[in-house]
Amino acid sequence: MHRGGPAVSPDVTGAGPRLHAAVLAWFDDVGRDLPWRDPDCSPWGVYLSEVMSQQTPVARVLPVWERWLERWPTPADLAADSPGEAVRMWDRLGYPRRALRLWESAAAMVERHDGQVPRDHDDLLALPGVGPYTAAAVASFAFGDPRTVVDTNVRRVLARTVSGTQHAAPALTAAEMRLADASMPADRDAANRWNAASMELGALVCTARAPRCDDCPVSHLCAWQLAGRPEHDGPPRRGQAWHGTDRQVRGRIVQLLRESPDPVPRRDLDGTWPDDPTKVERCLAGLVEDGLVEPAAGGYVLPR
DNA sequence: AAGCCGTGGAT
DNA sequence: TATCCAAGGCT
Repeated sequence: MHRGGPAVSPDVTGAGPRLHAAVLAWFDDVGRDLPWRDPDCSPWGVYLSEVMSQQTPVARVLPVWERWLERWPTPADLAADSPGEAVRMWDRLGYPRRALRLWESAAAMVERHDGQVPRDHDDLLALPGVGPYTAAAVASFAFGDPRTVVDTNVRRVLARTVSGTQHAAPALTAAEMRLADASMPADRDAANRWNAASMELGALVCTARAPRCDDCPVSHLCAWQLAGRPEHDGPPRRGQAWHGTDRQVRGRIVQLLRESPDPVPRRDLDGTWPDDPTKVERCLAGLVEDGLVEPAAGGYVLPR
């Protein structure tokens, strides 16, 4: 947490301890008993939960996580199966390339880390599909190494409580990273709990759309609250288009292959976007390029 | 370093 | 119905 750079804000030093105490107490009280928070959960279980939760709500992750751990209790079990089965078991969590990278990372654990989830932060970061968030989260939650975990929840909680703005910046900035580092409790155990607790506060109370400030344990010291909860001021935040995009068509193609035990004939894929066969062709080529789909006798399949 | 990459619930 | 948004990562 002491990474150099200028002091972030006088408020952090002043409100920090009170912020920590209130959020940690709240977390002990109402934090969810998610199975990967069980002290007996394996690092592999924590690792799976973090990758599955990238851009996917916890409620949808839970049943898939249970099935994965039952079928593949260790990285070696997954690596011994086919990547296509990983994509199939991924079901509808979205962004199926994450399943592919999970399989690749399991293979890397077998090759380089004796079949274990690596404890070292840099080793974690080197795994496919693992970026700054996931590496820090696994280090902290699976191994008690208090790296600064910065996800969309933490960013929003700090933007409001400390910076006094409704939303965090569109993309993670260096200033935000410094703020998150400076906001970490000094005590190792408290830091690890803070990582989970600040995420949980953002997920349950300090939400993006309709924050439940009446139920917030730190509303009394929240800079945004004290400023009268000013509306976002700046360029409009842009959502991503969906209808008619390659993403939509790619999703339909992969869904068909997931649900079929046999190769899916090329002509059946045209139904995923009847208006424009060239779009289907382009998306299919992209999926093959990405390793999510393979040509086979009689059509296309998930990678074997 | 913006834009791409799925899916479905909530409002 | 349309829009927002969810424990990001990669190029």
